[in-house]
Amino acid sequence: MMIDYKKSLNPAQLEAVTATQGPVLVIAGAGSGKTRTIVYRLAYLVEQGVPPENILLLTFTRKAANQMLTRSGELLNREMGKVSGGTFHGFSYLLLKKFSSALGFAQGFSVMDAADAEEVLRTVRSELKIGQKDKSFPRNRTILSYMSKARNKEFSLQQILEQEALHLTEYLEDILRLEQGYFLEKQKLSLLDFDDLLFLMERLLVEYPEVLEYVRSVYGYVMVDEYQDTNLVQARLSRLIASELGNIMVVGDDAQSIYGFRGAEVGNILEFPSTFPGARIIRLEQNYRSTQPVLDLTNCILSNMGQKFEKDLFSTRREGLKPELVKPASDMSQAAAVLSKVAELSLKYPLHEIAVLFRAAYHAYPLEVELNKASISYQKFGGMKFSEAAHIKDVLSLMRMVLEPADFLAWKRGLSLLKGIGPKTAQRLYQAFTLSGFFGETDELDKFGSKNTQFVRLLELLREQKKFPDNPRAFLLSILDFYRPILEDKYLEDLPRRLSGLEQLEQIAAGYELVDVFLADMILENSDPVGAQAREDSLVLSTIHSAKGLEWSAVLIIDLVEDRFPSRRAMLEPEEMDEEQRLLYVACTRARDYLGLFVPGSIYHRGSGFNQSVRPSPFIRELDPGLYRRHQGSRQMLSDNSGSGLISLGFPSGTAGEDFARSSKIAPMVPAGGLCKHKIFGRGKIVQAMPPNKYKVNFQGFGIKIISGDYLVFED
DNA sequence: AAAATTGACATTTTT
DNA sequence: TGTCAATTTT
Repeated sequence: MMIDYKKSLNPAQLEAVTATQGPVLVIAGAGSGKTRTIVYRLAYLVEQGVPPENILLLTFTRKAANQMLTRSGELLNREMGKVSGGTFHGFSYLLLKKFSSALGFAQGFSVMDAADAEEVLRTVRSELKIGQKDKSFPRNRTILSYMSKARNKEFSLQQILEQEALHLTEYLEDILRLEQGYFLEKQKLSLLDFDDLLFLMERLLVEYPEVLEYVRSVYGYVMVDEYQDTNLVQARLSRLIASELGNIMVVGDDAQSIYGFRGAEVGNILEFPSTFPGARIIRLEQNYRSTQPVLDLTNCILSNMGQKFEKDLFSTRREGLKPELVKPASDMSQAAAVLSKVAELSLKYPLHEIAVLFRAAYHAYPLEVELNKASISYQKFGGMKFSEAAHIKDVLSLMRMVLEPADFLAWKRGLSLLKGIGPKTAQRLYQAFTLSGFFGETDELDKFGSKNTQFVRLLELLREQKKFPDNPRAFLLSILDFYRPILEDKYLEDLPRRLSGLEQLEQIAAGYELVDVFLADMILENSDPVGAQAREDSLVLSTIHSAKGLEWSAVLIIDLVEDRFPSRRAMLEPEEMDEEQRLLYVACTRARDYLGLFVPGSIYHRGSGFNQSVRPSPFIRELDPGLYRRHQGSRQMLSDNSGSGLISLGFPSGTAGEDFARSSKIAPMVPAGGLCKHKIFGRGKIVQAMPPNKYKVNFQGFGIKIISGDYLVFED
């Protein structure tokens, strides 16, 4: 059965789908059916007789790639699994593996994640004795992040430090020595970090013309999604793979470029037409996602920023409510307000159609506390990655010891799990293994084993596993048998959470056929096939970066205040401010029907232990007030300055507060941060007492339903 | 040398 | 809050 493309697509989409020859640039505004276009194009190509394996689809996340392959598979009523795809990093990894010996890796190479890189740098640093006992010497992860930034932007480390961290230039010499040492150490141990994958890939294609020819002959059709977020190497790789005249389509939206911090170059998309002469430019401007009132607001944000490509989004959905502006008194009451809004929305939409978005992962903490209290299930995206949790890394290291026996970091980590083995012994043993061909017998190992039975068991286990490279789940399970007691000993505080993490890992492993593919995916992607199908009954919490490309019926954005959104750092740099604004644009354009903007009046500050009053985000202040409606609050909130009266608190007996209550039944008080100078009547319950003058309280009264968890500080 | 303890500190965003 | 590095103890 042929697909009726004309009927399913608008003219611009149709043009993009059928323009299969030569370079094509698609400027796809938010919600303009970008994914749909790519999906139909994949189907169209296959229908035209292009074998799926000759199509290369480069996307930002594996999740996005899978989604597109599945959907086009449904369209064609056949398996699309053979389309090659993934991230630039993932694709590079596969190709580099294939040619690793040509590149001089006799034993292959291993890929490091951020934590591994820190470990390597830590070793280098202590060997070189740099920055010891100097409290103001930057942390390893800080140094690594600047090193990575330098490589992504293709500047020298010195230039980056001068631009972004002038205060660190006093350590310049030491930092440069560390950079050199890190480089050598990676070489010595055959390790590649994420950035190396891309640069080495480029080297492979440039220095080995036959490889380039091979790649070009295999991938006759190339598509790159989210092109506005590619960096310089990625653009060069695109050109290398497709060649200037090749069949390449890139899709992107310069208004949604939000990875500048990682070296993304909006220039790539702006200059595509000159890099690929004769490129066709197609614009998708009709918005199918949001209602007109939501679109009016996002267009207003758009008009506040310098646009390069002209865009004028219009919606097919005229009806709908204006976005809502909600101003809770504090971040605690914001959490309560979000909860009640979610309760209201959940009458209309399933929970997984509602998303709460934020600038940084930790902004969601107070909300998470409240959600847990109310036992509302949620799923969080962004922030700490699953595969970076210590216990997951432990297990993966044990597995890598078998699959990548030359992987020093895996051995070091794996061996260090055993009692009595630390960094030094681990290194000594690793060397013994290298000499013995990894699993052979040697005197040294036997001698050590006689003192350490745990070690012998591990070795036996690993020797067995070597024979079963094709059952990741079974492999994992037997590793887990060994690891579980160690885990229980090591992390006895939050054991349940970690155990469930391991169960999740087991499910992920079950989805793979080969152990090495499983391991590679775990390092390279936020590969969560389990979490990918958003759980039906869960509210979605996500960083805006992780929300890219997704959409929900209702979107709530929290913490729209200065220093958080935009982040404090960004306020100093005009360029970064632009990126923050695009970030807000991305966030708002995720919404189909309801858009809620939450602007708390104060934020709890860990350092001081107080709530600090904050100004609304400048992006909110410059919005035309006609574009949103103010939330009709149910009366004054407690911590508003206007309240007046006295409060009598119900103290639980036996607490320090009881004494306090006895001595003064009616207390003059200010809520945390000293916002409120007036006295207020009400009823409350102490949740947590921090005598003599600070109490965490649940309030009830005065039209306030509940403000839980607000701090009170009693004046003397 | 390894393990346990203390103290300090810093918080974007991701492959 | 959790993490990292320097410390003391075993």
